[in-house]
Amino acid sequence: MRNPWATKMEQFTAFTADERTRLDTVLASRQQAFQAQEDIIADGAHSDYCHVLLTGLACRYKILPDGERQIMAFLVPGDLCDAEIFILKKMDHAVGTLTASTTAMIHSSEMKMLLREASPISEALWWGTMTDLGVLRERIIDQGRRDATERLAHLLYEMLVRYRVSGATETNAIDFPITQTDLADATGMTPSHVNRVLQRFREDGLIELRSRTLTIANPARLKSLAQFSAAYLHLDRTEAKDPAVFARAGDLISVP
Amino acid sequence: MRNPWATKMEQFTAFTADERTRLDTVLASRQQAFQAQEDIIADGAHSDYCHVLLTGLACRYKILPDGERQIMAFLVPGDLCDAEIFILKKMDHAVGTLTASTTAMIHSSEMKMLLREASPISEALWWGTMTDLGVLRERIIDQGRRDATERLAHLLYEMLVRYRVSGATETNAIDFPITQTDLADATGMTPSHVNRVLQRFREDGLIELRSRTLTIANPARLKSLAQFSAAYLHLDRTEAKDPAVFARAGDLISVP
DNA sequence: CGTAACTTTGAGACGTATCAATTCTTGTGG
DNA sequence: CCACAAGAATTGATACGTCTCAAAGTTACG
Repeated sequence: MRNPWATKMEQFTAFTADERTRLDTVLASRQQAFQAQEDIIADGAHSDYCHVLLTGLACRYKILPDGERQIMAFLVPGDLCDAEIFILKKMDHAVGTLTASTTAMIHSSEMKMLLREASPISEALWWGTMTDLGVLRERIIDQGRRDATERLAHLLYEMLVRYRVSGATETNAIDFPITQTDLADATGMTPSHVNRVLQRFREDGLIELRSRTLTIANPARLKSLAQFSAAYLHLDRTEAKDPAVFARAGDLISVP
Repeated sequence: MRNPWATKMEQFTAFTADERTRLDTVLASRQQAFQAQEDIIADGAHSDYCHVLLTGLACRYKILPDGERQIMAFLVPGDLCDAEIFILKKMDHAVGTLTASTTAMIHSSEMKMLLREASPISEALWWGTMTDLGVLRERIIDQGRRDATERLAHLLYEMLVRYRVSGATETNAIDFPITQTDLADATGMTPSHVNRVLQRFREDGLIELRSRTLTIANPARLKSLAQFSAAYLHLDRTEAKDPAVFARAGDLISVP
């Protein structure tokens, strides 16, 4: 079985064969399939299981009192959907799919065991949580101090990096089922304005985007336009140029 | 010794006398004093110690390439400044003081021990981390889907709640050394505009703000203006109306 | 008691929202 | 395999929130 969760964590640390087996076992025990636009876990819900996204694309979001939706993060295979549920009484936001997806379910008790061991696995779980914090902080910077163009550029570039890291692509093209309305809800923009900015990107030869495929035609210029620096992703082994890992995303995150 | 860290975590769980003693010991072993406008830990730095803010006021921030500053969070006594440092190679942002402050230093090895125990302390540490994630997500909602007025109202109200929870005040007045420039850097606004919005708040009788003291004159209206809901703070014991704890902040966070 | 930091005020410019209408895609059932 | 429906992308004209930049007040503090 492909194990994107282990693959993701291996950005941070190397696992022994035993540890990989352990992670494979944990993921295999119980899985769940979702259609597009379905909640993996609803706002305010509780569950005894954490979900790891195995395939598909999901997002964290919240519906505000006035009906508007704010997307706080996109989730790609290997991401933990609701790590907090093992410790908190209920979710303070929802996680929903954008496309048909599958998840692996991990029981809270199993999760607590993994976290309490003095092992690379528990360290990798902490790393994942700390990285999530970094990603959220970067999004705050996006929305506080970058204009619409920079925000969108940053989001597109980050998605490419994360797809590369997760092994979902080896080129500069990614499957991109995210609609312009989704992008608007994630960046705090209007769908119309998202559209106009994307068109400018196309005119300027930065990207191609059609039929659910996004191609970053000029990664270097998009990166500098976005003021992108990969530090907040804490891809330690990639930065250290671990051969197996660096090959996947090194060209995108190199420090200028 | 006053232990705001333990006080904060007791929002989530009750500690035995032994556990309180343990936390007191951890905090007492090594402390550090800072002046106003000084970095507790710099962007890109590494340290073998985590810092817990004991007194004063600090913020997480990042300086962008163009020199602008984005404040991502304010830290009050009891908050962990740099939990990530025990696992990550370096900080992806800085933590600096706004006023003269003191911190307690916790060695990485001690931190790892606390986290690995099957104890209320390790659960409370996870709770703190998960709550930080929630606060950051709320800030993303602020900046993505709320206008300047709502953003500022939300920030002021949240500060009042956090001061109450930490035991720093029992009224609707708090010490508020945060300048309008700081508020601008935190909310993604211009200092001029912060000023104009604050004046409106004063005219409308929502707040009083002078000589470093903020008084929320009309908490109920400010709360509804901000669309504030305390769910993201996960104050479990407060919601459960634990008498000792609920008394401190219950009136501010009650569900409408 | 002077000076630096902070707050306040003003007028004009600009980015982005609004809202409505149109065109293009995509998936689906006949 | 085509036609249609539903969703998604595109376009346009106007309105509004917030920024910009500059200058004048005010406050705090050594």
